[in-house]
Amino acid sequence: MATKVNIRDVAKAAGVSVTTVSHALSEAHSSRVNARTVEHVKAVACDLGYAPNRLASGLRNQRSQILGIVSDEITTTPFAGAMIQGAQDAASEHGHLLMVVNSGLDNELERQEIRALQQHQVDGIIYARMFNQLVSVPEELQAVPTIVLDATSDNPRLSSVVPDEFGAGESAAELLVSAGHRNIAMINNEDDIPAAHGRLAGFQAGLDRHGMQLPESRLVVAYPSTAGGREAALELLAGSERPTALFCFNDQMAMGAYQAAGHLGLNIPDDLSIVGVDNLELIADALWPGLSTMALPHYEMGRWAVLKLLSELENPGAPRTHEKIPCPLVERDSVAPPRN
Amino acid sequence: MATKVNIRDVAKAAGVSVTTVSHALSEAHSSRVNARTVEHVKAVACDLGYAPNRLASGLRNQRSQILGIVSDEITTTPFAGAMIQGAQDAASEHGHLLMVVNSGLDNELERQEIRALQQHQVDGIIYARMFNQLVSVPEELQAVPTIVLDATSDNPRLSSVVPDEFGAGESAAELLVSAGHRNIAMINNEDDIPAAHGRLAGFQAGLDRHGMQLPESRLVVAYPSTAGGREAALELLAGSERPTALFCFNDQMAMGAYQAAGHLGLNIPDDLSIVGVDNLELIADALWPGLSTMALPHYEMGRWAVLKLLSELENPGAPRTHEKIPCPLVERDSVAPPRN
DNA sequence: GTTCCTTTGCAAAACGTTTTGTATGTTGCT
DNA sequence: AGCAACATACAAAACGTTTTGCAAAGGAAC
Repeated sequence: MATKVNIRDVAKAAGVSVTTVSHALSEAHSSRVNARTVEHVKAVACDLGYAPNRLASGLRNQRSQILGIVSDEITTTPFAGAMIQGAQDAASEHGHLLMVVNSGLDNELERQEIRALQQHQVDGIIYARMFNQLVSVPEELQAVPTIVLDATSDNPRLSSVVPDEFGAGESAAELLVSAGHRNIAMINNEDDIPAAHGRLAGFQAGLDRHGMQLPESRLVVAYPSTAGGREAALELLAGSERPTALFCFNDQMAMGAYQAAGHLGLNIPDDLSIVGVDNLELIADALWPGLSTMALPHYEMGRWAVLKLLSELENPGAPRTHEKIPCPLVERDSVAPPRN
Repeated sequence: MATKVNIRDVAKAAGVSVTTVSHALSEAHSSRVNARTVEHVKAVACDLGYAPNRLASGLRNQRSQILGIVSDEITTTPFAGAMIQGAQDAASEHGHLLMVVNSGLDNELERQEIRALQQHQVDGIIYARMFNQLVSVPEELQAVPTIVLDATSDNPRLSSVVPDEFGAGESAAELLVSAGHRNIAMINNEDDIPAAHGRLAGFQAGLDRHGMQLPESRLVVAYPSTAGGREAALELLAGSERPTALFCFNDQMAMGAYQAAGHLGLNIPDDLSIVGVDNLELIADALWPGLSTMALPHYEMGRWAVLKLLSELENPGAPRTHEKIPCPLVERDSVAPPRN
């Protein structure tokens, strides 16, 4: 029981050569051996509990069946789990395993980890970030097929996948307008990042389609935390012509808006409707009432990245693509028609 | 540039045999070769950008330098990140890589993933759960050194690590009592799990040490969500003799207690002090005022699991141990002396 | 009865390491 | 000078696969 059974043991037990065993189990080459023999070999292999050593086959085939995923700050954000799960599911469906490595913000460490992955002969690497940004990937990645996940590379020869930030903003506008709101404000992230620009542009476009616009006085930017959202909301809600609906850059800021509303004695959603982005279950579900929010498609992006990587491995000439994945609305109870 | 350089190339370029190269680079065996030669070989290897193929050395050494970690529900909880990070940091410090696999609740899939890990010849496996529980590990794990993480195995021959639930309860009691509270209540998880029992017992012990106790009327159990905490808190705070401090099973329930307090017009911390467990940054930091809470040591548990696994690999006879890691208090602003 | 396929199976080489055992010189000692 | 002891380097085997090329056996066609 203790010692592992290898292909030679199977061959001996089945009374054939290792070649035959290999062919019999190989699916692709099983035509080279008699159907009866195939059955027999399979039975014996199963009996013995044979499992091929993928180190050996990887060595022989120059194909480890391992994908690396390098990410930053897996700890501080709850998004990592979904991305990894999506990647892992896709990998597993195609007989691959995932090696995860996260190096925080230490660049030198990151390169070291990447080299470690390469030593293990990973077939490809997914370079993941925890929020949509422009990155320049470490040069060691030039030696390996690479996909950029939740970021865009300055090197256009790397395929990448990001959330459709613009679409998220658009849908949020659509939701609020169609609920009847005419007096709408937005609390945006003060950072100069694609998510901030994209969501704002989409939101404006969505309003514009209904002949509305976002006056400057209705747009406040802040640090993207609960406290930031709270302060911004207090500012917006203090004015005389109080907005009846708020689109917040993310769920944490939306939570801050809830706090501001509570502080001012405003009822959500009757006095104030709120929409967030992220669909952080921990927050959106916990708020009272539940927060309607645009879900960031981390799971799907993880899947997409692996699928794309595998397809580029299969066919190295495949064109590189840059995908935007839609952010579906998750409706809870924070949006209602304006009081009137 | 495209093609990989192997040990043979280095040997050729350095004008020595592969044996010599191997020994020269091996640290342990470098005494078998002239110091000058070692330098020369190293220089040539570096020049050529040589990186050893760990598939090959794993095959030869019967040691892949890969650890597997199988977990459940990495998606739905934000704890996974910290555990994986801890495990990965420790692994990386010792020249190992981590293969992550998560199978949700699908048992059959889980076994399949474990077999996949075994085919890749992982040196050991960490069987992780997302909350402290009693598990019986899949039988395929008997073939591989295994550590149980954030759970206890029914098989005592498997080392395991869990949070010190009892200590967390105790510290919470200590904190509230020493702030001057005498009228304290607890909202516990209704589930029959070690965390619920441990935290309650520890809390009682902590009160007991100061000659206090937790009357039955001051203990409410509920579903461990924000809504559950909210309902429970409303119930506790409705009574005439209102408690001045609340110990909540976790941060989500604590958030519910905040909502209840807000609803009743109670000020935190002046009218009501609250302590949680988990230190979910996303919640504890976002609440207003910040929530003081006992941190669950996921990062440390992940580290411990890998370190222990490596030590058992090094020395297979090492005694199995069952570790409890302390839950440090993270102070924010939700605890104050009782009014008056 | 010879030739020529086809089917079925096997031996051997290769993937890139590590390690054991051995060969060659070199030094030190008597 | 002779011999042991040592320092240094190498050849070869092994880890467990996969695949190429070849051999043997069995039929079919002439």
